Amino acid sequence: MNDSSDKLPPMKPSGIAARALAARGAAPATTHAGYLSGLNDEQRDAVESTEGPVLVLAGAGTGKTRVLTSRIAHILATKRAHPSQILAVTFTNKAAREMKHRIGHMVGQEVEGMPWLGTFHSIGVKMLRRHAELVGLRSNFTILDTDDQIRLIKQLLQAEQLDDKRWPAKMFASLMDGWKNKGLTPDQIPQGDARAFAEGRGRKLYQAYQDRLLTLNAADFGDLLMHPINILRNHPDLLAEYHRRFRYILVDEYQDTNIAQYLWLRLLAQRPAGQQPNLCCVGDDDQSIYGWRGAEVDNILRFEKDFPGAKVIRLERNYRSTQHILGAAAHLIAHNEGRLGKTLFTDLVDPEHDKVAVTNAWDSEEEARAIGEEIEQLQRKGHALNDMAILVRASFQMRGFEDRFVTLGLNYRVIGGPRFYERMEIRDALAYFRVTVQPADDLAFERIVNTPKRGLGDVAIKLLHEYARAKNIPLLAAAGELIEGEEFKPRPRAALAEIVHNFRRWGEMVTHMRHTDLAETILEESGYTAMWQNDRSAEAPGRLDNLKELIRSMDDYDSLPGFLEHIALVMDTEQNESMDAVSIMTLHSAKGLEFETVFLPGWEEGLFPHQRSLDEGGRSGLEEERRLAYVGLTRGKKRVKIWFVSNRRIHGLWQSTIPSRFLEELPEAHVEVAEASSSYGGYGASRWDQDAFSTSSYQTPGWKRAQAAAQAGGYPGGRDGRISYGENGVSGSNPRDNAARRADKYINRDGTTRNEPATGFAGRMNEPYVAQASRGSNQPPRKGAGLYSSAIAGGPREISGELIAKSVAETPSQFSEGDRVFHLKFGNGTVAIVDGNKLTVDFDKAGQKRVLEGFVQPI
DNA sequence: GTGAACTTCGTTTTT
DNA sequence: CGAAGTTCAC
Repeated sequence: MNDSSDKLPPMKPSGIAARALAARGAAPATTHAGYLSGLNDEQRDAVESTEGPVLVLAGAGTGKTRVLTSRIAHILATKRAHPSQILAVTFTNKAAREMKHRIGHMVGQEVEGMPWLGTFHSIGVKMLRRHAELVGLRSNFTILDTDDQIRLIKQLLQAEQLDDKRWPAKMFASLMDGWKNKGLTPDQIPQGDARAFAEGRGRKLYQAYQDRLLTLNAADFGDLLMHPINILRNHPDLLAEYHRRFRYILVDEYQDTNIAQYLWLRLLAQRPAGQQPNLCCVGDDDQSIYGWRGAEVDNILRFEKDFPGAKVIRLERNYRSTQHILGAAAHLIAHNEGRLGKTLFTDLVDPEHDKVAVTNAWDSEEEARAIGEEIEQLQRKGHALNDMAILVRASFQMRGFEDRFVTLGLNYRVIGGPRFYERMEIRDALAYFRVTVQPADDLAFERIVNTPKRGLGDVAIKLLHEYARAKNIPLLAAAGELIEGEEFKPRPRAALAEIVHNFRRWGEMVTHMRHTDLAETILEESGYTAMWQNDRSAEAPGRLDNLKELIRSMDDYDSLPGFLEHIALVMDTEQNESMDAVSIMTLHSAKGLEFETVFLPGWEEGLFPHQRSLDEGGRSGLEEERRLAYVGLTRGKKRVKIWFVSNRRIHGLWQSTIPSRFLEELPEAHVEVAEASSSYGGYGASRWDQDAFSTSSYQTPGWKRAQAAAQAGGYPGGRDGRISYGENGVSGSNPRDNAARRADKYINRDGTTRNEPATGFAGRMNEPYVAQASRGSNQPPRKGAGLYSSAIAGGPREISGELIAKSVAETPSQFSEGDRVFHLKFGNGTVAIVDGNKLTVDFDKAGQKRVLEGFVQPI
């Protein structure tokens, strides 16, 4: 358990990136040619196969980034190309930064000279600024953020007199996003899509939106790729120029590319017949988790067809995880179809290594307590908190952990969440700067005309709009003219006049004042700083800090316009990684990271796999969820601890839950089903514990709320968290005796077998797959109330060697068809179908429902 | 035009 | 249950 390699590295790493770097076994690369040493055969092959199309299938932890950076270093060192002749694209700024940094290390200096290493978007902007006039923009166009975008759409919808309840702006935004992800201009969208929104006005609105962007001299994120695609398509001379320029093209995370990105790449990688591009795409189809935002796994699956004769290199030697972790992950992901197929292996085999642990907790609070306890135990053994992470499926899960860690005084850090630039105060401040630099930036102007409150509401804005539209001038200019007239009442007119004059003054200062000072002046004189100073809310001080931080960060740029240009794309800021803290984040944001110990809570049906993925994505939705699970598992280096709870509060109501099907897909050989720490009282008592049953008020009338709240407050495990659950928690019965008893297997349409009826999961909208009976309680069922007291449900397995089969005794249900039963919420009914511990009951009044048998009594 | 009551709805997120 | 957005009375 406590193997020596667990000890802290001699040098204290400063951050996640640094740790990741060190951990990937990056050779010191002190000499300039050192980039080749320490590579395994496949990695070396990937680095040296510089000519022609190459697809590198890099499994988790196989040194993907290392290959990419070494390859670039190799191209440079062998003088195959100048830095400016290499196009290297990533998805995130972080990845781009890390690559720059590491190449710099290898080559011996910072690679300032790689102008075309960056994100799809930053490279798109670069191209677009060069040729902006070809699509009707000026090269100083603004990049809209999502807020601006929504506001603009709202205006358009209003102009169309559309009911914004029925046709929300956000819906149209995501629709348009989808089109742009596919590289479709308004005239190219399919007929069906065009009709989909607002009774056939989709296309027209899209066109109107694009027109409006042009007049605003603005582009949204989708345009940053759309426009370049159209430019390259329509201007062969330019395309040829880029073909000559980019002698080598590299793409990171190819499995995440969407259609637009694919089209863009394909244009750039196009070569005359008989020639092949020097294109290297690196990715892992098993880690494709962004299908929901337009990523096409198909791009990577199709690579060999797109580029006949492509060389495919598999990186399967894993340098990160123990054999148990890899074994579990491999077995799980094998349940997906349509993979390119890789099997990770490692030499890290040690009988001392922990198996992947699966543990059950009664409810989410106990889950947080138990994980907190485990973290403290590890900490006492000398493990750094920085080496531990909790990876959740959905961000609402984070809260429980945060609450728990606060009471424990355990340092934690939430990764993800609203990013710095997305915060309201930052966007407001930026809007002030934008208008200062570009008085025609209507969207920015609108954002802050009445922030802080100046008494300029809808009426005033509307007037401004009408005037501006009539004269075809920007809003600020319209304001400038209107304050001379009598259109406004005195008070709004004065307010408007002040803004107009302020912006004029600030605009003049841009040239002779230091930009950081000017920024401070603007926020000061506009009353924006004062607004937060007078705000008594808890967040206000933090917001002021953020504003300070914003101004401080402007120091890194040499002018206000320069700063704004950058901030639109590179808007993330570093987290303070100096303190030792447990990381809490979603599985999505964990991709690419690694930790000694990884906790994976919440493996329950409905949450993980998420019900919505199942409902909306069907089989492929499930497979993407499975890939997420795979990503989660493969983040762990030494220890992976999976948890699932029997009861979870969803939308404020306690619901009993069923273990994730992914648990059943784990191999027995690498996984152990752990008992929850004894201090939590072990597993539940008999399901028929009368007291427990009657106290778990599944249906609490409104008048009982206060009472319930009081009970909840006294619910064991408050501050201390070490209290056992008391009388209900003790029982002589073996926890597993209460396992779900599923006898029958069900055959899916695809021929695989499952232990659940397929209908339980598919086709049910907006309703997590939980026992009906358990819904409607605002109090957690007490432990021992006996739902899913077992560690894991299971039955005979089809795939051999999978988890649990042996650990659960098969007990037939005590009910059979035709039995009369009573249910607290639904009343009396007749059992129609018995499915293990799940019953389908025809209730006399409530109709047919599926319930867990623990919730009904025989009558 | 603004704050307070009321309704709605509930993944994942980068740029 | 709680956040976010919306409506409604001053």
